[in-house]
Amino acid sequence: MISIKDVAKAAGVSVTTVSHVINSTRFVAPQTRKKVEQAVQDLGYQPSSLARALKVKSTRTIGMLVSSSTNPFFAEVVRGVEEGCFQKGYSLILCNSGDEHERHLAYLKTLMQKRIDALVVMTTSSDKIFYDKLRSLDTLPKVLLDAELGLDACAIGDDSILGGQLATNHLIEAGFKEIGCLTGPDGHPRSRDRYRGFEQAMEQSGLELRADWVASDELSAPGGYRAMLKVLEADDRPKAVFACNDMMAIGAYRAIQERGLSIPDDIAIIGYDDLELAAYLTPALTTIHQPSFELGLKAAEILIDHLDEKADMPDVIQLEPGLVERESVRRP
Amino acid sequence: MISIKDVAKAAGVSVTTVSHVINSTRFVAPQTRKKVEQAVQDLGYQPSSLARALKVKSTRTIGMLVSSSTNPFFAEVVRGVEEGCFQKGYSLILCNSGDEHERHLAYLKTLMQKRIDALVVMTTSSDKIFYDKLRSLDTLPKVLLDAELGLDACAIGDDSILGGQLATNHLIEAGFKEIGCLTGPDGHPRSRDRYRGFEQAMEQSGLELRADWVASDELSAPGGYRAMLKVLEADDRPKAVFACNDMMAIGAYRAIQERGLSIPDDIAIIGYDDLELAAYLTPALTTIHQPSFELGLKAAEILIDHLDEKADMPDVIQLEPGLVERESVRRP
DNA sequence: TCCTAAATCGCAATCATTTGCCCAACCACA
DNA sequence: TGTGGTTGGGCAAATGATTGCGATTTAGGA
Repeated sequence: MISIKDVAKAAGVSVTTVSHVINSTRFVAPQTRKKVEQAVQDLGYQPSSLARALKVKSTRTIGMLVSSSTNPFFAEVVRGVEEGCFQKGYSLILCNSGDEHERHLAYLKTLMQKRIDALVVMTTSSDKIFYDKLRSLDTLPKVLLDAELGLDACAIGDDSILGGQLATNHLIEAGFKEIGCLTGPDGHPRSRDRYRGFEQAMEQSGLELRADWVASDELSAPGGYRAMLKVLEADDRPKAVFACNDMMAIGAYRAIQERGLSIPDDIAIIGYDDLELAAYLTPALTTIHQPSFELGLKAAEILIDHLDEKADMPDVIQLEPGLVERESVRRP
Repeated sequence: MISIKDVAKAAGVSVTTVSHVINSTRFVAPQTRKKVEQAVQDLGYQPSSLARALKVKSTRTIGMLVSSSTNPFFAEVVRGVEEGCFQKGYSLILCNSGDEHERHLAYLKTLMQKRIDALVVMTTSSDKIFYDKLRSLDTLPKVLLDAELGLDACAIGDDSILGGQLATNHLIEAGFKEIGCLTGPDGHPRSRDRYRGFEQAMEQSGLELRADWVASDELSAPGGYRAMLKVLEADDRPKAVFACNDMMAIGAYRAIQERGLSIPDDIAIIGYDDLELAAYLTPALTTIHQPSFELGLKAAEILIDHLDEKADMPDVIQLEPGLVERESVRRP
């Protein structure tokens, strides 16, 4: 690999000067500048971010810890983060933890060794040790996405309680009274909030909340399939169900249609996330929109503004969830 | 940030010794080792990968250039690459190019400056300048996924021609004679191969290939939707269609069902990729399985074996596509 | 008592940059 | 001929590791 010294030699100047023309960090006479630029061209020189980072103590890379980037919602968030990074000249190191304890810790360690400038975390787990470790990294700017609040880090997410209410109220306003819910695993803060919103909305309308009409499972298509099957076992079945995310809704579609039932005539269903996919299902999925891409983008921007402009980081940013009506719920 | 010097001082030894106990690269007396380990513990020392990389000329990170990690198929491949990296202690820098020329080049530059050890590329574009640049990086180990062969780099992918034949023959064996095809954009090598497979299979069976029954668009749900709409405009419509990937198939589902037609009774449909999702559609999608995760995993393994064990890289690896029958095609 | 080898560890150069400080040359002015 | 300011650019330390040579100590043998 050719270094700044080679360029200096080729241009007949000192490395100092080369450094200064590359970073335009002080005046250099036009002729010398030309010579240097020429040499850079000729040699195909690429400055080493490593050496630079060592000196300036900033790698211009941020790390991202995700449960599983394979979930379409997460994938869109990751894209947002990456977009934000790109725009500001940062790079993104992606880490899929699969929500495994060991991996969380292992990744955190290598990210620290790689001297990332900031961290964004989007995991569904609430692993105590991991969060303690996270907290102990007090100098590292970080934002938590889609996670528990209350850590001393910036948290960005939509108002899931509100979102849950929105979804449920939409069902209620459409005239449904017998409503079920498909929630995520117990530990997951988001789906818990959505479920709370569901409970509150039901209560406010004085509707009965039947335990055998709510089931919890993974926030995935298989999970939604299993959960829906469970509530379909009830003697009488609900006329509408709120799935805590779109992937679960897709699984639920399958379970319902497999039974020969029709959506929305036999069972209406509303999802959460508004994946791109949602509009292409049959029937098109009515759901709560979450600005996934913007969420990731925002996270990156906050972090980088903090790093580059010393802007201070907000404690928590709540995005507003919004209903998007399509075909999977209709006035009965 | 605390450095090796601090540890050395705290332990009362030289940095040399600290380095040696950390990397276990030469014998150190048990007592001294203890002291050092204690100091490392007490100070919470994390060696700087930067400084290390500068010296040993290896960052243990690989770069990945993707068109769009938001496409579920790509997302699964990315996960595979990331998994392979993790297992061998490498990190992954993820770059979404969106297939934009500028971004390709910009990313390539920063990846080089970050001194990645290897590169994996999975873009659908066939941008000449970009590929030239790629070729000029002759010392950088790289693998091309889902891409054109013929560059002097390792290429991994399934045998898409065979896959296309498989899909088409399945339709033919099921008794269909009037078959359409939804292909990707012209430049895309994979979907072109799949289409070739389609053509060959049709020809071998002496079936007519109707131009108004094939449409090309983006390899996404919206793309599939539009393409399907286009072939539905024909006076008589095909009885079966082969979609060049599952996302297109999903879009096609929508278009067909919107028309009030039934799958597979009015139109049978077969996809390509075998996304996790495919099994949860209604009807469940018959498709060609592509080992996405394994593909990414393989890419990482080849690269890392080459780096760590000096294993040499194969020119091309063809994975075998396989039919997976579900419900979207049935004997008419 | 010496000598030699084994056992343990340290010195200092090196990797590719950045940057505070200083220096040389030149010009203008008194 | 000094003096002083301006311009343009170089020296060398510092960043945090690794590693080729040695150096020092200790034990065992002659």
